[in-house]
Amino acid sequence: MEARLTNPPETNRSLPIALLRAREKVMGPIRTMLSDVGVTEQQWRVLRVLNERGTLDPTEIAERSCLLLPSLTRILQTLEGKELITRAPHPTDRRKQLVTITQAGRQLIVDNMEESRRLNAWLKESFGNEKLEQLLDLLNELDTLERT
Amino acid sequence: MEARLTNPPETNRSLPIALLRAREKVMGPIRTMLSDVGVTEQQWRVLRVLNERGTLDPTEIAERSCLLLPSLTRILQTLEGKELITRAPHPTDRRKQLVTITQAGRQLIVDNMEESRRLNAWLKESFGNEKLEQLLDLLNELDTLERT
DNA sequence: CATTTGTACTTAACATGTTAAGCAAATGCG
DNA sequence: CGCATTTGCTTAACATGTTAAGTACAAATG
Repeated sequence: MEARLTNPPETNRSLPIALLRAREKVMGPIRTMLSDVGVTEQQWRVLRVLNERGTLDPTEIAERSCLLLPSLTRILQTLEGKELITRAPHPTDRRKQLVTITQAGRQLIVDNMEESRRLNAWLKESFGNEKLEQLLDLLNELDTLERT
Repeated sequence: MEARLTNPPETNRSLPIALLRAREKVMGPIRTMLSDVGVTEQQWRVLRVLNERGTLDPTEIAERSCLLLPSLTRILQTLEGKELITRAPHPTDRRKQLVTITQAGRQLIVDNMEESRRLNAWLKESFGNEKLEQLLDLLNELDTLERT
């Protein structure tokens, strides 16, 4: 079993690729839903964060939506162009901005949240709620690892 | 780190984002390693598939390396330019190609496989081999789901 | 054999991922 | 205060993700 010193491990036991495939499985339907209303998966994440947390600065949006700042800069420009968010200067720190979701942005979330919940329900039913929770626990624990 | 404690549980319980974070955790060190030799994570995946399976056509490479064909087209052009692969016309079907890894490509894999194994060993040690296998099983099972 | 349909890429266009560099404002310090 | 450093965001450059359209060839059909 350990005679693989000259050959790399098979890709189906490769964690990076397994994570990629699982993510594609989960995100595929969501992307389809969102493309119908003209927003990407990342734009949707930003809008949801703003809807849940209220006005935020870009750095905090990036952290909460799991995006890097250069990507977020472009996304905020796009969302502003679509009038789904507004940007205002920070009152005391002129380096910062304050980003707020617009009414149209909130409406977009309302219009798609039901379908989003339906997809989540499908996942729970197909995969099993217990396994789903177990998977989330493992993923979250993995995320806490620190390389020594 | 206290920042984690301030995060709402909902982000930790979102499967797409949890998959994203876990993937970043695992891929970060690998990307660092690969950038030192001038190949990307995706190029590395293609080379490994070719090294494992031998000569393949682009469609099968795409399936096995989890890449879409348009991405793969560009990647193969890049890898050919770096002389890490060669492309030959299919003997009977002139629509197809046959892609083969070069000696330089194999050498690149050899040069990095030890470090790759070291990272995998770190993962097994930090996370636990049993949990790792359990996680892989769950991810692979998730990937088999079909939407009804 | 001619036409239609399908296959195997390829190209295009736009969005994001990723790293590095840039810039203005804020902060730390002598 | 004056200046180096840090912070917050932006831009740039290159690679990939994603969808749609295009092209050449093959296979199926009549």
